[in-house]
Amino acid sequence: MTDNHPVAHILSAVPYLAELDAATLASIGRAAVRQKHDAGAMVFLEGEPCAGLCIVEQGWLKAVKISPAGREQVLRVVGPGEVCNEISVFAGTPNPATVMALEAAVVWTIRRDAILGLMDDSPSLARTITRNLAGRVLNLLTLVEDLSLRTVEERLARLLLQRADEGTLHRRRWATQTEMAARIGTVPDVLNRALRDLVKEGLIRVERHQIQILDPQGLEAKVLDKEQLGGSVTALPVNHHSKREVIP
Amino acid sequence: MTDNHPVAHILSAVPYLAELDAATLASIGRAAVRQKHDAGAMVFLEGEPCAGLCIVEQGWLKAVKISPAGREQVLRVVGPGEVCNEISVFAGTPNPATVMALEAAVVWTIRRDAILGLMDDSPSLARTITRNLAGRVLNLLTLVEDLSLRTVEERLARLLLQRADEGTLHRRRWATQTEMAARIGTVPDVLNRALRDLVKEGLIRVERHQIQILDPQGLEAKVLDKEQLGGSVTALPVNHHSKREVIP
DNA sequence: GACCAAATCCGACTTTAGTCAGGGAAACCC
DNA sequence: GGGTTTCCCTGACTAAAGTCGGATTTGGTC
Repeated sequence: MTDNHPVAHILSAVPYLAELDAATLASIGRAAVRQKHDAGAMVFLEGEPCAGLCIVEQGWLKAVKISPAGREQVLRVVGPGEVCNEISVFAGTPNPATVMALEAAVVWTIRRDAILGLMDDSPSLARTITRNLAGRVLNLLTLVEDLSLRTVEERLARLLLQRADEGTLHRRRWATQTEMAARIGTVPDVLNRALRDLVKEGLIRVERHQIQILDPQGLEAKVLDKEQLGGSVTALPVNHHSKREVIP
Repeated sequence: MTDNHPVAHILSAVPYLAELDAATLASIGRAAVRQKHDAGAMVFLEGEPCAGLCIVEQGWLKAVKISPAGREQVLRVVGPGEVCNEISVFAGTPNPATVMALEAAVVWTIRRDAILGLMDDSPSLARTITRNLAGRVLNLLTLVEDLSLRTVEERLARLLLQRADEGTLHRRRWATQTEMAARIGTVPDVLNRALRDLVKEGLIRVERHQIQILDPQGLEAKVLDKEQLGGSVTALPVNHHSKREVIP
């Protein structure tokens, strides 16, 4: 009976938990709570105590930081089968960011201690978790790189190339220009300008529910290209001196 | 004999490995290589294959992203007893960033498979690792927030408050204005201007090897304060509708 | 002490990003 | 189907960040 537990069926489709056997999944199911959220609803609020690990069954969420002035930076977008709120679970801190539903969504929340306990018993789960966390760091590293070292136009070009599927980027209902702007760290007006510029150059075509990439090479060129021609790496005093010695 | 292995003694002082017993530490020691690096030397290069987990015995390192134009963004600064290069180890990817020695440094490198193997056997090590990774994410989240939502002056004020010890921030030899600028995501000239402005307002005093904070409240005010007076959170359609149901 | 390289400092200028005010077009809801 | 809301679009303006040339100081070396 535990085997075809209705929750277990859903959880088994989550890559994050793929390593676990049916019995364990069922036990997770017993530690889980199901919740529905309407579009725009707050799922977690920054600063509130950790509610547990969150698994998305249906719909899409976004994790954001919000400035006092009301501007927001999207940190990530989370879809079906993905896991969210890991940080407060594993760091043992309050929620580090606010999570909202981009559309009507169904999520499962698993108590923190249940996950930590399972991790102790399952090395493979532990590996999955560390791999997932390291992946989160990788994403944030490129976000930092983008925000710090690239212009809005470059970030936009990268976003388009990265998320396009065979030359077209399909936009979900909630993927408005406002959302895209918050994604690459700017405001709607500026994003719109950047889009128009790319259209004017003939690199893309913007339609109602999708964006066509007409000239992938042209877009890529926007991203790379900016290097100094001289190739003189930088003004750094690069000493490559390093001595290796076996332990004494 | 394994107990007072010279490496084990050093490793036991690393919080990251504190959970492990002496025998395990000695076995790590056998999987480790010691290296010295001069100031300015490259320790890891972005894009190169993972060299293993890195533990700093002496000196300071920095992890940076470098733009094609040569501008750099500091991701973190790593000191004695701290661990570095975790991401490539646990994500199984090439180095995601370049790591350089800020001053002459001594580091130990532990083979990737050795760490992963240990993690399988030690739940407490696994927890330490996940906690550490989650901490890395937290740091990056605030960096993203800073870069995206705050001005240079606000970031500087935060850096000063955060790193000051009883009203004074002691600067190491390598903590030049160029380094501080790369830390908060700007260029030396702009940082210098921001510093001068704070001095002009009487909030800080810049001396040779330290920075005095004269008016902590004034600095804090720089950081918060920027909210709209109205208090009307944002223009978001905040529906708090969410239904909770126990599993069927 | 004299020199050299690096770090700091400074003002003027350019570029980029953000803001504002408004008009028009879909999509959505009775 | 009519009205309303939300997007989308657009140009002109403002503010912030970055760039440049060069003066000045400092630390370290011989």
